[in-house]
Amino acid sequence: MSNPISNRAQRLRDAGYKLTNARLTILSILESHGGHMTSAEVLEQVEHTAPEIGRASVFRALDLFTRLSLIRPTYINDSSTPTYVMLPGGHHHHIICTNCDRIIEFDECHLERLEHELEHRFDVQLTGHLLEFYGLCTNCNAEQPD
Amino acid sequence: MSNPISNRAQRLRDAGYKLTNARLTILSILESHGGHMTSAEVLEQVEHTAPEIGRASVFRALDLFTRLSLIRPTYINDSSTPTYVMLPGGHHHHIICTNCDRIIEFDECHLERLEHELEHRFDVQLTGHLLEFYGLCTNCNAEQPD
DNA sequence: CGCCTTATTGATACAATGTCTCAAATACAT
DNA sequence: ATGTATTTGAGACATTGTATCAATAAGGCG
Repeated sequence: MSNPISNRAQRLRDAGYKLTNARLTILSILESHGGHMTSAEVLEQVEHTAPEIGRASVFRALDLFTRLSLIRPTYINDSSTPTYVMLPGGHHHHIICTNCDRIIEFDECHLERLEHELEHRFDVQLTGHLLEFYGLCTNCNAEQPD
Repeated sequence: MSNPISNRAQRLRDAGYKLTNARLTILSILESHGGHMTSAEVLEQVEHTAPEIGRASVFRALDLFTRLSLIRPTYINDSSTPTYVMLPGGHHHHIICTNCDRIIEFDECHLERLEHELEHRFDVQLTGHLLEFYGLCTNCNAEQPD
């Protein structure tokens, strides 16, 4: 038995990185939180659940996970810190209200064909994508009738 | 005659914001640069061409332009400062190499149908979108044969 | 055209966020 | 078990973004 290695941890190992306590803990925090998390929130969680892990390691892990397309930083309400989204299955899609910063997530994107086309056209190997729409949500739209 | 007001400046005015020197200068810097610019690069340009404009006003303008979907911050190589991309026609699409941070821009996204569908489904009014693919570019792909 | 109101600005001090360095620790291949 | 290269944690530091507030300027209106 002994803790089975998560899918994402396996991807870390496959890419040649060691499965250290710091990395696994941070990955686990991200996974258990599920959705959007700012770096400040990750830091805070780490502080609570594993204070022995240093500040630098948190940023290093977030950068690493980003390079591996496990997560992706995006800018939401606050321009001083990114919000990290999980990329399960390599992708993530949401709508951001540019007035109140509400997030609406949705699933389908129908981008498989475009993805393959791009891989051929530019000779690249794609591992994920993020699609963001911007606009006004129902409430904010109503408030600004003109 | 007297400087014609740019399309984007008009959008500022239409949204009820004043066309101040600071805003027009920063907008012009973004437009003349065309592509991707980090906040540090914008600050540097401002320092050169209009040092009377304060640091705070630069960040304020970038936030405002973002709210109006004129530009959009995204994290490319460095998670500590966003890179702002122009959203001409309300959208922007690129591929980011997660190894060397090279950017490949492309135009078509075929997302009009999805955009309309989302507007109906969630009762929102969308003004723009950003589509990012992540992966390895030709060079980096070759370097990591396995 | 010049006043008036209000949004906006610039300066500066401050807060928050991310990075660097390096010796110590640890994963993991053998 | 041992060896080795990767990774870590601490904390000083650098960079990036924000708050405050009196001074300024945009633009509507008479």
